[in-house]
Amino acid sequence: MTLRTRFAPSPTGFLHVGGARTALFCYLEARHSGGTFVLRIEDTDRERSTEASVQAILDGMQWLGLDWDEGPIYQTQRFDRYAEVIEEMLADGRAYHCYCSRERLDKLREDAMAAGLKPRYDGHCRDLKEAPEGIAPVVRFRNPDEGEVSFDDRVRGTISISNAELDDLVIARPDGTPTYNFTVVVDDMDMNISDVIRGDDHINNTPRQINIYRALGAEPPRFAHVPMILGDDGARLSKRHGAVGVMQYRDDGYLPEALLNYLVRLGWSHGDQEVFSLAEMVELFRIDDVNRKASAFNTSKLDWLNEHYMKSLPPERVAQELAWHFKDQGINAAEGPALEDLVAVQADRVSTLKQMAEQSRVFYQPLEQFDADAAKKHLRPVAQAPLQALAERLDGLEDWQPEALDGAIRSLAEEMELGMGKIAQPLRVALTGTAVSPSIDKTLWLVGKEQSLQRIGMALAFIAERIAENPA
RNA sequence: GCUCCCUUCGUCUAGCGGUCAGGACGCCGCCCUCUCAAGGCGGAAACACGAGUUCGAUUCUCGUAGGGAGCGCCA
Repeated sequence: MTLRTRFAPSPTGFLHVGGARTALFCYLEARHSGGTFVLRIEDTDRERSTEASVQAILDGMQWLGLDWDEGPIYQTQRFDRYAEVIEEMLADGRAYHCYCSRERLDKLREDAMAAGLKPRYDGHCRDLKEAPEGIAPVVRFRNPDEGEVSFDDRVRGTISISNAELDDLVIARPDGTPTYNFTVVVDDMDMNISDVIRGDDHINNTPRQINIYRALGAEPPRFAHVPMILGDDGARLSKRHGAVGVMQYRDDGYLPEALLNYLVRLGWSHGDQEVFSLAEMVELFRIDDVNRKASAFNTSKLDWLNEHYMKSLPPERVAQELAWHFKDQGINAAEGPALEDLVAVQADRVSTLKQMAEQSRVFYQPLEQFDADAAKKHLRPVAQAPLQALAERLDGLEDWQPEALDGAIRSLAEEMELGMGKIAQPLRVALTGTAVSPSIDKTLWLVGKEQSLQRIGMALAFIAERIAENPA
């Protein structure tokens, strides 16, 4: 039998990093063995499910490149099937109608807690002779009273719980809509899911789900419960940790390659290897090797991976993602150097694509003015002669490439018996308005000949004005 | 309260009875250098605690402490 996994989010928000990692694990486990990866949308809670959330989840999956083979399958479109199964169970007593009021249930729970017991439904309606009038009943699954449920979790090992701890859970509401613990079982059974990989907040649900499988005469799948992801501070991930939605990472300037790599290493490892391409993940990842403990999300390590991928991925690939940020920041990429060239220069100077776009404005838009501090420090009278000489030399330079530009500046520095810094810094301020930029030859190259000469002219004018105001 | 689960540097992790407890991020120092980075080299930094088992425990067992999850007509 071929391996089949599924990712089954409920559309009540965006795709967060925990969900993304679960999806990645499901995807890898399926791809590793040539199996099938199914996407299912668990939208039975009509109050909280939204169309926008469905789209947000799909967008996140697509951006990460986690393509699925079947689906998306919507549970709301399978209500007939659930109703059919419930009828069958009702018919032979595997399930029964319960007319208990909320009040009675609440009291039951309070009393149990007060007595130091685990709250459980007491089976009051299990064998009712006749149905009370005028009450729309819920349907409860008749859980076994005896024995225990045990399963071998692929990450947690053997987990057992006594049936005495479990109670008869509600599988359908008064209006007939089914509930989660029931629909997952029917779906995973119908879709022949062989491996259920999900968050460990479901561990406690698993035994009761196994009981439903058995009641339905189906063999339960294998389970793998992956630990949750914590925020940087070790506390549960929440809004206040900033970027928790996958698409927020796109907006913040991360490459999907980096996020995927970061996520796969959270709770899983392969010796000392830190960098994994998707292909390597598919080859090496095994859900059985995943750790049991929750791990904290560490943004600085994600940054490091992002830097790594910006430097090592083909510039054309990085440029694709960078183009989105140019658009986002209102920079017209057609007004300056090719994005691949920009990436080649800027990749090892920033942590994110967002920063790369921000710090590259100067290569695509006119230079309005010099930064006051930088100009004060570097555009001084002493810089006049070197900049003047440089302007002339560059004007005559045909080959506007880094190597030739570097040669031109170095030879000039030598001739004028000046250190590189004496020329490069004033030039840098002239070209970019600031004291920080890529190496000077690359900066000239990206700014382009025409703009470079114009900006040096601006700087010379600035210095001239300064001299005029402050004659020695 | 009850049930289930977790515990190696600050963080992510390697380890599968005998290791100077390894790697990575971050941090610190040095080198390189036209700025800022990147890069190179080096450094500080961990087995939660207590009992067992054993010639020997980070590793196996049991407790303790701490943490998490669940106990819904939410998924």
